[in-house]
Amino acid sequence: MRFEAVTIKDIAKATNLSASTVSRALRDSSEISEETKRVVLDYAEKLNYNPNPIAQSLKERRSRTIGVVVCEIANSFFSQTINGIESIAGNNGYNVIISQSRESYEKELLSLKYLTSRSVDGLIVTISTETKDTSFLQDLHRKGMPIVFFDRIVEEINTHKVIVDNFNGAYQATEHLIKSGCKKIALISNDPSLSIAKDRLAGYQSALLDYGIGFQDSMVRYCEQGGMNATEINTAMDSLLLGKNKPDGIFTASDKITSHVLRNLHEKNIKIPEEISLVGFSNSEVTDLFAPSLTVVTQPAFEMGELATKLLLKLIESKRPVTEFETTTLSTKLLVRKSSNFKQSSLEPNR
Amino acid sequence: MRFEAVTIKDIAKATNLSASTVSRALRDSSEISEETKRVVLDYAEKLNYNPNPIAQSLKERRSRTIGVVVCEIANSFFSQTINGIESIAGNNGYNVIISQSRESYEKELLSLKYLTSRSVDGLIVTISTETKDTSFLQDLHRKGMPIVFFDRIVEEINTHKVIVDNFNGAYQATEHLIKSGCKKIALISNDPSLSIAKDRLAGYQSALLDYGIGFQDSMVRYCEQGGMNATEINTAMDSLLLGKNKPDGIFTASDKITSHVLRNLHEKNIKIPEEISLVGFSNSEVTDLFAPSLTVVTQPAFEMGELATKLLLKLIESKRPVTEFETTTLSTKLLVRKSSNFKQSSLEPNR
DNA sequence: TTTTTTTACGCAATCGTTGCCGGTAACGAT
DNA sequence: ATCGTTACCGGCAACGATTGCGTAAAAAAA
Repeated sequence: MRFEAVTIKDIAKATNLSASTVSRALRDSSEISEETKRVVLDYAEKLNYNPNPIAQSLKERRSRTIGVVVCEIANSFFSQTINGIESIAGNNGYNVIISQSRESYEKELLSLKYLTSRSVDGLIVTISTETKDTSFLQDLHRKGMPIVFFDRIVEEINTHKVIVDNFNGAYQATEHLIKSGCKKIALISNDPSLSIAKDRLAGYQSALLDYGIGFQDSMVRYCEQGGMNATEINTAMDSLLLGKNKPDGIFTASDKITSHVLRNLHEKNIKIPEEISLVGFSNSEVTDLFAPSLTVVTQPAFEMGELATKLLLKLIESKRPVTEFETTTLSTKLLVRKSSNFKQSSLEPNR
Repeated sequence: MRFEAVTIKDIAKATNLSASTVSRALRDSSEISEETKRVVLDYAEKLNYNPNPIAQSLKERRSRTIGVVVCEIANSFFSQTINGIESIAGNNGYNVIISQSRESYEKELLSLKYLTSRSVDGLIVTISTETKDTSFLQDLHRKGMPIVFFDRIVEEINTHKVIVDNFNGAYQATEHLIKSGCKKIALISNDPSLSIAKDRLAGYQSALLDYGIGFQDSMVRYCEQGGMNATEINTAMDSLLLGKNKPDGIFTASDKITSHVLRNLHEKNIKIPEEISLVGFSNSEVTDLFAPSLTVVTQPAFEMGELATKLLLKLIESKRPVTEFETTTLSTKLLVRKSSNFKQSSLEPNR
């Protein structure tokens, strides 16, 4: 069964006008008499006429649609970002198509191909943890497809980017653990090829150094699949806890990793923060309800989505090729709760 | 800057053929010689040709797009459903546009108008808690727009529906509380106009009756905004706990409500389950990490999304108007954890 | 060789909308 | 009476892909 809509031709026939006149009347052109406009508008109203956006898209060679590629909708950070994207897009008459990579390079590529074949006017992308080869994105960019990256950006591609200050977020989290009395702080992070993983690692290292704690490679674990499966994280935890250098603090660098690590600690009956303190990146809205309530680094996800969309719309609607691009860096926020054993500390960085 | 794609005409010009021949060659028509097909396909491959779906949509009068209206993406239940929807839709070459009502009738109406004006081929809808007037949906349905409801269905509209057995889910939750020793069990639910709220209330009542506990209206609170703001729930909790009949068990009927209630109990320093047991509907994947770990009723959200999409595609692709509709009811699952004080119980229903 | 059939392709229309050009009245100016 | 303006509106073409119909050329049948 097909849903039949009213077209300009229907109105033209009914009002004994030509299609072009009806079109102009509907668009309130000055070439049409008030009289005719009224007739057309009344009739359009009565028949509940809506212009066919598909025909408009074909004519105008644009779809008023932007494509979004994220790793997973069911992740608070991304769903909050999408909310931000949709809010700006909606206000500007743009449509949003969301696609998920589920941290798979292959699915990401499929998503991108799908979206571009659907004639999106632009893309908002955060790459998967598996993605090493960005040549497809580079091709798209070279051919003039407007792209804005957020969160996991592609450094090689020169376009607008929206990120948070991952270095400082990680620095603050690590510093917080140190000030909470931790001496042996582990990092569990995403694949180090990701921009965010690099920055967070750097922040972690920097804090350790500033406070005179040496950085040890053995205290770091990378999750190549970004914590999509628990096994990967459990393995990391096992090797970390069974080592001779059992950590007294863990900094987890993503939403998924954070909750998996907490679950792992529960299973091992390890007391938090007495035995091990835990601080992690997370945008989940219920981390305050966790046992124990989690100290987290949160990102302004909604704002990131808004900003990315504004930048993308600027690219799309620009008359001439844009050559000046900006990277916007927002701030993270450290929410101190009970998973870290924080007391007033006199520790200061010795730099 | 516009992204220029290769069209059939480009191929036609380059191969010295007509557009129709190229089109037929690409679609592997038998009217075209193998020789010509090879030339065309090779060239299309080289230029990375993709048919313009907008032009196709205009011609075929279908957009291969389905619209989804949910209350909120950032809700685990809905994001899981969306995953199910996208998986089936993607496999069938369909596009998904997601829209959020944020539990507002007005936004829901806007979403629906937007989606239909974007020429979606069909809709998957769960209505907002505010929605009392479904005439717009009824109009759409009457005009032949394929619609499938899930979760919060519209009873008046005769079409495919996918729900869970809300009655039994609520019954089991309540029964579980009773068997955990609770005598005064409160219900905090969505607006009673919602189908799911009605069914869950009925299940709750039925369990109380079966176990010889009288149903009292004073033990029930409805959240008109579906828990979108904490205030509403905090008010409900205050009035519930300050009453003379302070509950020893609470059954919460939605994801959002469940976590807000837990937060409220934390703030009041009420021990769970010692003072009050808590069981709630929730599809969050981290309720096992809560303090205490939550006993929850979960729904097969992913499967619901898959099923709803399969049904919708059947409607869309049916040649003749469909008049036989089905309502599929899946089962909920009760996950017993520590927020309810469950021990082996000898209680049996006296019916 | 002539006629019929088959093969292989082009033309033109279509989907709904809109930009461009052109045309026709009406009216004031010359 | 003629010309130029202005106000209004219609026709055509195009966006890209598809398809019914027509037809030239080649192949097969007579």
